[in-house]
Amino acid sequence: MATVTLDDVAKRAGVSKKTVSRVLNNEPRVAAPTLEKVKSAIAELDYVPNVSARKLSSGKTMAIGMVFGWQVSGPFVSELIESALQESNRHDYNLFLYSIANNDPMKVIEAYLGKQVDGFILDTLAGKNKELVHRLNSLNVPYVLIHPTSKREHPNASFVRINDELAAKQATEYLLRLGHRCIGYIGFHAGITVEKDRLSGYQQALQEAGIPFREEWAVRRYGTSPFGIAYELVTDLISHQKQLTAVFASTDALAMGALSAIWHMGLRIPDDISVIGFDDIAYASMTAPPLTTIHQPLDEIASLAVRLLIDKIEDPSAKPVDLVLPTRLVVRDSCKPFSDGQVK
Amino acid sequence: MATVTLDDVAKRAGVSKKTVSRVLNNEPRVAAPTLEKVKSAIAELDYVPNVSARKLSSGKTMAIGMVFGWQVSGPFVSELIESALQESNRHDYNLFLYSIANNDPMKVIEAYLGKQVDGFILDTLAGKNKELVHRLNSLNVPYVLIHPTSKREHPNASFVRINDELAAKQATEYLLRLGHRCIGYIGFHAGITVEKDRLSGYQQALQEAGIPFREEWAVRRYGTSPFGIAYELVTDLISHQKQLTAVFASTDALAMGALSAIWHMGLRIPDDISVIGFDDIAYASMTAPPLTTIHQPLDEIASLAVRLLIDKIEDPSAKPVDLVLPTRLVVRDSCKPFSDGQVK
DNA sequence: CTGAAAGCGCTTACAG
DNA sequence: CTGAAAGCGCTTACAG
Repeated sequence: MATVTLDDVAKRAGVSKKTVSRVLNNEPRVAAPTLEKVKSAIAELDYVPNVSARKLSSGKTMAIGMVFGWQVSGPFVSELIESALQESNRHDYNLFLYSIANNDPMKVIEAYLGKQVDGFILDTLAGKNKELVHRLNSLNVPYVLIHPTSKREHPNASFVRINDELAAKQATEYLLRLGHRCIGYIGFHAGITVEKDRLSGYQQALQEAGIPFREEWAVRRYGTSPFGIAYELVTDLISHQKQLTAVFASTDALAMGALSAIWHMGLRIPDDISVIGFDDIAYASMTAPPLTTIHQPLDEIASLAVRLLIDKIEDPSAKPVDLVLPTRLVVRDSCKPFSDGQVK
Repeated sequence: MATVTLDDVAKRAGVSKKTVSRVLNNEPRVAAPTLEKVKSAIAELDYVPNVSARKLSSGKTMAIGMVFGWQVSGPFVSELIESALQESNRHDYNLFLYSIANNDPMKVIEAYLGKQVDGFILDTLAGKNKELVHRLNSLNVPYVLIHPTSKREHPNASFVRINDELAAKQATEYLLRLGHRCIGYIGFHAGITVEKDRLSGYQQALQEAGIPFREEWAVRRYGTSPFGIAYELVTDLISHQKQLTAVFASTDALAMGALSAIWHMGLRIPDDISVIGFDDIAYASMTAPPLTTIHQPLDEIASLAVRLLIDKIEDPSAKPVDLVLPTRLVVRDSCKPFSDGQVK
């Protein structure tokens, strides 16, 4: 059980430590027979380099952090994590997860100062955390944002995102094409850009269709449980605004709450009310009925964010970019054409 | 941007490095005025210890790994991760995530040999990986299993689990109490203990109720998409076994697939068919209708597993334990009493 | 193509 | 209560 070190390998192979190090790091300029000797010594001893020693001496952390403003669980976030993890491993980087929901955001900064990680990926809410963002910028820490926030506050950061406004407009336009004219909107009221953009897309679509925007049809609330929020908002909305024949929920989680609330009221989807979501989380295809929604490429967003971050870490002169990935409408079974019978 | 080291702090405070180290590690035997001087030097310099240097010199990794046999995303797994992450941070440990779905299980062993982590938490599938388990045991690596697997293969590991057989029996008994006699079962066929236990619990409940077990009502299949599996199994089951008035799905994800399949067939839940799930994932309350299921305390399982693992790491003489946590039936809206009208 | 020395930034073990 | 020395296991920078 005694730890095998690089020194042991060097002795066994009859070479210097530096030569073993060269082999480990795939440096050129190692004679073929030497290479063989070292490789077999490594294999015989089951040698694996000490990661901490390596980090300390090289000054590289080979790790990045992913910071969430809220929980680290849930379908949306977990799809991002899965993809980011794979991409990080592909580059031999470690991925650390941080939630600043309950924790002090300074933990994140300490991870950087303590040389645990060389940069971060921030979600929308984390990107809104003034203290965190301010420290990140004053320390000149590389970071990438997934989902938009105000660019002014992130002059050196890259973005990997979708066009929420456009996508929300398309979702609404789909309902309009189905003949709906009385379309409700439910969303969060967290002051995050994503939410503003989606509401704005909804409004634009209505406007272009010549339908006046009605405040009382677009309800939003702050809260931590999308399901709970949606449930209450929709119950309230449907029971008071009887003209509504369709609802656009600004996230799939909200849409699921809407599905459930509507079910509880004894109404049928999509016969009585059409519901469209946004995000296309894995579970969107598993609801009853399966949810029509806007697909955003979460896996691609996460893997590109990782790649851009690593690029920036390895080449600090890399210029920030703003990647906008395409979304698409996914038609399933939660919407159907408006019919006169729907008017209650 | 020059890195602040312990040496800088020592100079500024006018003490030795060792004294600064003592302060950092909260060792006693530091005079109050000295303590103050060091603390203010740390604050003034914004000093954070280099994690790698600390790990290297102390020989402690202060990190654990969580190994999943399948993906790292999904509601079930992500709830475990969230809770494990919180508990790890509480102990100042880092948490690393590993999936051995596509990756070589040796990556996990290398993380240990490379002194990245001092131990692991394994899920059911990872606990079934012969190569991984063999290496873990021959290297005498501390690990904890969440969910049962054969204990013979894990003589030194602790378990944090539920009694799947008993809980599955209770789920089935609930359906029996509602008057159902023709109860189907859908599950995975992955050869994992959890799955065997749940089927067995179902069988026991039937047997005690004097109802013969019918092979054709208990369908299982191997696959990676619970939704897809459930959808096909249930569609097939319901269309061929018309006597069935209730279905027990061995996981909530399968139950969601069942809900969707039944919806697609134009049948109503629970009026035409009752469905009960297992796990009580976050989304179980968000389905339409909300799912009646067996709750298992995923957060507690994960946090206890972390605590047991850290105990074992810090005190290798700690004896393995087998913690069985209670489950409970959560009644929502996907089941209702059998009525004669259901016989088709 | 290969190596000896110094050093990364901490903690350990030993003194006093 | 405090400190000087050695060392953790690598890589870097410099030689040759």
